[in-house]
Amino acid sequence: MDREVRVRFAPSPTGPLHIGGVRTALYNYLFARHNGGKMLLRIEDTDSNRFVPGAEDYIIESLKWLGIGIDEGVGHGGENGPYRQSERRDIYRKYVKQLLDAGRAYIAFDTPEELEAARTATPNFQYDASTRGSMRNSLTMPAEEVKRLIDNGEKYVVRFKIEPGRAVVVDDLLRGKVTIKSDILDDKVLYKSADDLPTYHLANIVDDHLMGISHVIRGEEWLPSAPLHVLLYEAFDWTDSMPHFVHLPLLLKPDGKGKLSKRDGDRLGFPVFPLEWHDPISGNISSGYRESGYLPEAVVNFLALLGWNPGDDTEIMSMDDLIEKFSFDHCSRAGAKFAYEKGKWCNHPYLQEIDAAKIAEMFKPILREHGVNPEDYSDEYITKVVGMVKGRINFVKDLWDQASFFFTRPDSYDPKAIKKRWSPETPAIMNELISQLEALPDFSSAAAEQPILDWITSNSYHMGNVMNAFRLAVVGECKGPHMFDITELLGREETINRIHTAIERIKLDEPTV
RNA sequence: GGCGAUUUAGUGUAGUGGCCUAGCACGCCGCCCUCUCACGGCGGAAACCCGGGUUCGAGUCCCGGAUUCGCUACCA
Repeated sequence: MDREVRVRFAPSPTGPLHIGGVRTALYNYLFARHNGGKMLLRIEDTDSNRFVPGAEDYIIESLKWLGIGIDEGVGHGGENGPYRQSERRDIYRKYVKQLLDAGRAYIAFDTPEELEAARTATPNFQYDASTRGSMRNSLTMPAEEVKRLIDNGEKYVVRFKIEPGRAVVVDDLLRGKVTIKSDILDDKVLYKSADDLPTYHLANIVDDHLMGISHVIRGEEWLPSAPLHVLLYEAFDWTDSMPHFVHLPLLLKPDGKGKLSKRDGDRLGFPVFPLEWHDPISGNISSGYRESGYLPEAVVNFLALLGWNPGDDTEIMSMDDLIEKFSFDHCSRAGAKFAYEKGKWCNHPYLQEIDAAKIAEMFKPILREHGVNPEDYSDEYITKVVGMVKGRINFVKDLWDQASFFFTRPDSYDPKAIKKRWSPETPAIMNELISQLEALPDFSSAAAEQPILDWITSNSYHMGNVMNAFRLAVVGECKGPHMFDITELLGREETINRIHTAIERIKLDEPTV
C-alpha cells in the first residue's frame, strides 16, 4: 500500500442500521486493521427531512457490540472533525463557492413542481447539457436577475455542470475499470439553499478528501454515481489524492427477488438489524441479533462469509483471524442471498466456548419467561442442566426446549411415544422400577445405572421399552440426555413421584389390535 | 426504457487453460453411536445460465444472448 490506509463508514441516521450496512462497516474495519490503517465513523445527515432521533446512538452502539472499533469519528473524537455533516456547513459552503467561481457549477431556481412538469412532459427528461439551456438557472438568466432572486430569498440549488462527451473511468478494486459516458450523467444537485446543506455527493467528496480517506468501501448501489464522484475530484483538482473505490455486492432476499428488507426478516423469522430498534415515530419494534440470542462474534463471522472467503476452507474465524486473512482478492462481485440458516449454525461453536455457569446466567431470564423462578433452584443445579444439554443448542433460548423437564413436571406425554413404548404391562414394570430405585443405596448416575440395567436384563425385560417408558414418565417424551444423569439431578423423590404420576395418567385409549 | 454491474448444487462459496470424475460449508437424506432426542463421526443426493468461437484441451479466454441486482430524486 502506497499510502496510509484510512477508511470510513458513513451511514445516514435515518433509522436502525441495516445488516447490509453492518457488513459494509465490517469490511471497512477488516481492511483497515489488516493494513494497519484507521477506521473513521462519519454521520451523513445531510437530509434534514429524514433525520431520525436515536439512530446515531444506535449506530455507535451496534458497532461497539460487534467489536468493530472506530479510531476517529462521531462519538470517538479525532483531529479531522466535526464528523457529523450537519456541523460542517461552513466547509461545504466554501467548496460550493469554489466550484461556482470556477464555472464548474451553477445556480438553478427550478422548483420541484417545475422539474416534475418537465419530467412528465418529456419522457426521459434529464437535467443536463441538452436541457439546462431551457431551464431557470444562472446560465440562462442575467446575473442581476440571479442576484435579485437570491436576495429575495428565493430557494435555489447548486448543480454540477457535467461536460458531455467524456469517458469517465472508475477504477474499482473489485470490478476493474468501469467506464461510463459523461453524457448519461445529469447535472446533480450539490447544494440546497433551503436547508443550507449539501447533498451526499458533494459532502462525501469534500469530507473524504479533507479526512484523508484512502479507500472508499461502500455498497454497490453507489457504483452508478461513482463517475460523478470522479468528476468532482477532477473539478476540485484532487485527482492525485483520489481514494481507491471498492463497491461491495449487496445482500439479497433469502428467497425470491430483490434486496434484503426488514419485511423479509419478519416473514422468515430472522433479524435484519444488529440491535433491537424501537421506532420513535411509529412505535414499532424491530428485532435485533443481540436480543435474539446471537453472539456478536457469530454475527461478525457469518457476515464476513457473505461475500468473502479466506481462500481456504476455514469457516469459523475470530475477528483477529478475519483481520489477518481479509483482502479484496477473495471478495465476490455478485449479490449474495442472505443465508440466515447458516447464521444460526454459526452461533453454535461460539456458544460452546462459553462456560456453563455463564450460560446458566443467560438462561435465567428465559426460565422466568416460562413461568419458572430461577431463585427456586441453585446456580449449581442450573449450571449442571446447562452443562448437560448445551452441546445440542444454537441459542441460549433453545435450552428451554431441551431442558424444561428439569424445572417442570411433564404436563402431558408424547402420544407417539406412548403408543410405541407403553403397553398394558408397563405400569406393573414401572412399579417394580420404583421399588428398585427406592432400594438403591446410591442414587448418583454412576452408581444407579448398572443395578437398574441388571434388573432389566435379569428379568428379561426389553431394554428399549423399559428405559423409554422410564424416560417417558420422567421427561414426558423420548428425548434428552443420558437417563441416569437426569435422575441424579432430579433426585430420587422427584423421579419416583414422576413415575407414579405417569402410571396414573397414562391411559391406553384403545387396546392394541 | 437508458446506463452499469452480475451469473458454479436449494443457499453461501472454492476454482485465474490440463491437477475438475468440479472441492468446502449450511440445509436436506441415510448410517453409526445409544434407553431416546440432540451433538459428533461416516456416507449420500445435488451445480459450471444459454449459444457461438479461440485452443490439442475451457467452469476458467473472446463474442452474442439471456438472467439477476443496482442506479436513473433538491435520499443516502
